[in-house]
Amino acid sequence: MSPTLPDMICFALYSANQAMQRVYAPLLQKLGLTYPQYLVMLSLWQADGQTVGDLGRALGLESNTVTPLLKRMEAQGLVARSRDGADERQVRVALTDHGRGLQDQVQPLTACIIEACGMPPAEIAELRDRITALRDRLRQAG
Amino acid sequence: MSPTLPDMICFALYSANQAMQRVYAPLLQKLGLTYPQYLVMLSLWQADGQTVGDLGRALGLESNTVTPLLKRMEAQGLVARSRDGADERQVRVALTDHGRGLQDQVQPLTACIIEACGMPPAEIAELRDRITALRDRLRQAG
DNA sequence: TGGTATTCAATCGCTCACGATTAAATCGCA
DNA sequence: TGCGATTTAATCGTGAGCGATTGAATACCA
Repeated sequence: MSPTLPDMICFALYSANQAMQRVYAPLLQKLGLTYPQYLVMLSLWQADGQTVGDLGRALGLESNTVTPLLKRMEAQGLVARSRDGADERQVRVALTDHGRGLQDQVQPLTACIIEACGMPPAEIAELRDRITALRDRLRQAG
Repeated sequence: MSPTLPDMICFALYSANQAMQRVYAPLLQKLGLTYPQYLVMLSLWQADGQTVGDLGRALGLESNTVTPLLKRMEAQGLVARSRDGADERQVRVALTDHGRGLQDQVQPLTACIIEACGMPPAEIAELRDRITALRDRLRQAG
């Protein structure tokens, strides 16, 4: 007997991530962002001018995913990409005024998500920490 | 200030799911399965002959994702698809002998994953339940 | 200094996910 | 009985994610 789908933590993560993205998607769409684009923006609002590699490390993605993602974001006027002067191998990603301006508009999102989670913020934070700890163990195993 | 990427439970889910799939992928590849295909197989091993709609509900996916997925699985000889005689709208998905036979080969996987999680099974189960509860609340909110 | 190794981003091909739409079968009800 | 509403898969186009590879810039070192 193989285990049941609902019994598996891999499916719990798969379907919870799915559900989370489905809550975010319609809210982000109003700002013209997809979910992965939102994650990139979060990272850039934190530290503007990161390289493609920096962003990849922050998101856990390789250039084969990040580069096309950033190209679409550049086409939408969210970021600008340019080779680093000191090291021409690296590409720096800078927020445009529009991209920077979106930060104010995502402010109300946080409350929506907390509401959707249906549990007190402290409990969310505790669950987040345990999920993060699991992730780090899985990364180490890989 | 927008919150930091590591502070957000959405990113915890995103990156933990990513890490889990990355542990599974090389193991499943030896069996000729992708991760979503593995989830389909788990569901079919549990109940053979489900319809496309049944599988979609089990996985939380629509036919626009499930149909091509099943077509690829059919091309690989894992399943057979056929219209239901009593209701021609529905398509029933049956395991082939090969597909059924794979169940034995995934047996050792469970131990690998528990190992990779780096925590006792009881703790995994508890975390799984909390993630599942979060997912169900998010689904209700959407 | 010259030549090799490494780093970094990009490209290609494939799978998956999803919004929107379509076509066919079935249902329900006047 | 027949016709409109609903259900069910399938299709299409786009964005992500990833294994494998490539090409250019830099680092390293004999």
